[in-house]
Amino acid sequence: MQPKEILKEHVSKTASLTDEQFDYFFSHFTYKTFKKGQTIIGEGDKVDCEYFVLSGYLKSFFINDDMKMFILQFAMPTWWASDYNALYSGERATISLDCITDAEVLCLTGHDREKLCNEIHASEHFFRWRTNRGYVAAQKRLLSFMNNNARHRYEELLAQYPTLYNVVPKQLIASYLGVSRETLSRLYHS
Amino acid sequence: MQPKEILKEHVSKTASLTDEQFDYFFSHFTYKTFKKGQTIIGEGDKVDCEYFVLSGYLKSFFINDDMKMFILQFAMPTWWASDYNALYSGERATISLDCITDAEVLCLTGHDREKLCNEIHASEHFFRWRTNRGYVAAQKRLLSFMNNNARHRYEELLAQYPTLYNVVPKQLIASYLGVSRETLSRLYHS
DNA sequence: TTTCAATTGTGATGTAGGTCACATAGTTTC
DNA sequence: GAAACTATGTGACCTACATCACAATTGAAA
Repeated sequence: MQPKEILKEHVSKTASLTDEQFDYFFSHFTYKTFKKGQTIIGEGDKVDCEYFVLSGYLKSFFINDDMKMFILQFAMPTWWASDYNALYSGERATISLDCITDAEVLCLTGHDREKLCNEIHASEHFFRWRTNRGYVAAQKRLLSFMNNNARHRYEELLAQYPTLYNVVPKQLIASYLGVSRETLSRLYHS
Repeated sequence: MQPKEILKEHVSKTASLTDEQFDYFFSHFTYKTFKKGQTIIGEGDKVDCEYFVLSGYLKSFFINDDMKMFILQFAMPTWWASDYNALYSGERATISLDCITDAEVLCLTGHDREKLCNEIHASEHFFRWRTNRGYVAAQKRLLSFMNNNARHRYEELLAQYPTLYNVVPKQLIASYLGVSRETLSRLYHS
């Protein structure tokens, strides 16, 4: 399937744009490819895009003072990723984004997103709903952190994204769950 | 200050509505008052409103199988609160909402929010930005959970919302931080 | 195929924070 | 103002998970 069709199918699930509107909408996106391990957003970068994943897996993550990594999100096809705090506030990136596998993405600048939201009411509707789902998901994950232990969170993650298990190194899954890789290893070997 | 002015000042920070548009916008809100301890949304309820706080403090929270409470959010004046998952999906409430102090709120039904978003582009813009900020805040809190210990999170919370310390029982602060009240007590007595 | 690096497994030990039990304040209620 | 709650403090002990050290395995490179 072509990038344009993938995005169109995705957007049309929450917003009704006419064909001409969608053509215009799509014209603001830039196609890019990245290799496994490549950095898309590095700490301290100026952030001016968000990324729609066409193929491959990305991760967005934070590195603390002890060089420990925490994964905020695995981004898979039809997911969006960026350092949204930096993108909206204009601050430098504290969240990094890189490629777990080779990946194809569509880039949209923050400027163009706002322009599209102004010009096409339906596109603002789309972005409102997208963020909405993200907000609800973040709240759920927060609750899961407070409520559940590591094993529970691990099972939850695999139930929700079975494909991750094969694609993503266990270390990264541990970083997502907020436990050490040793603990994760012990979890599923007992 | 009047409810209408409070909301107008709040909305105008992110969206430009004409006076007539705002009058129309405001006409969809219902003013309500609640007493300290009163439940606004209870577990299992049908959720059809979100609430804009004019005065007082609310808390949104989740109770797990062991009857342990986890606080998702303290809502203070000019904040919004609801069980957004339930409100958007139509499912029954899993998140409850009640009053820490006497409170005045403005209620907006989910139906009216969507109606307003359709009819007034600027109001969709407002709700997109509001949710945006919520999303970024939820992500930050998630990172803080993974990265910081209880003491650090406690200091972070007090630095951000100094007024909470006087208004909110320590038990609730513990529930927000995701620690036991005993642990919280030990934190600031040493 | 050999080599070197990255990933994963596993034991020993440390620690933050949980749980239980009970004491001590404060606050409503009658 | 006594009684009855509700919110807090504090000790003793427990548990999930972290950390460190090193072994084993897998994978990529040459």
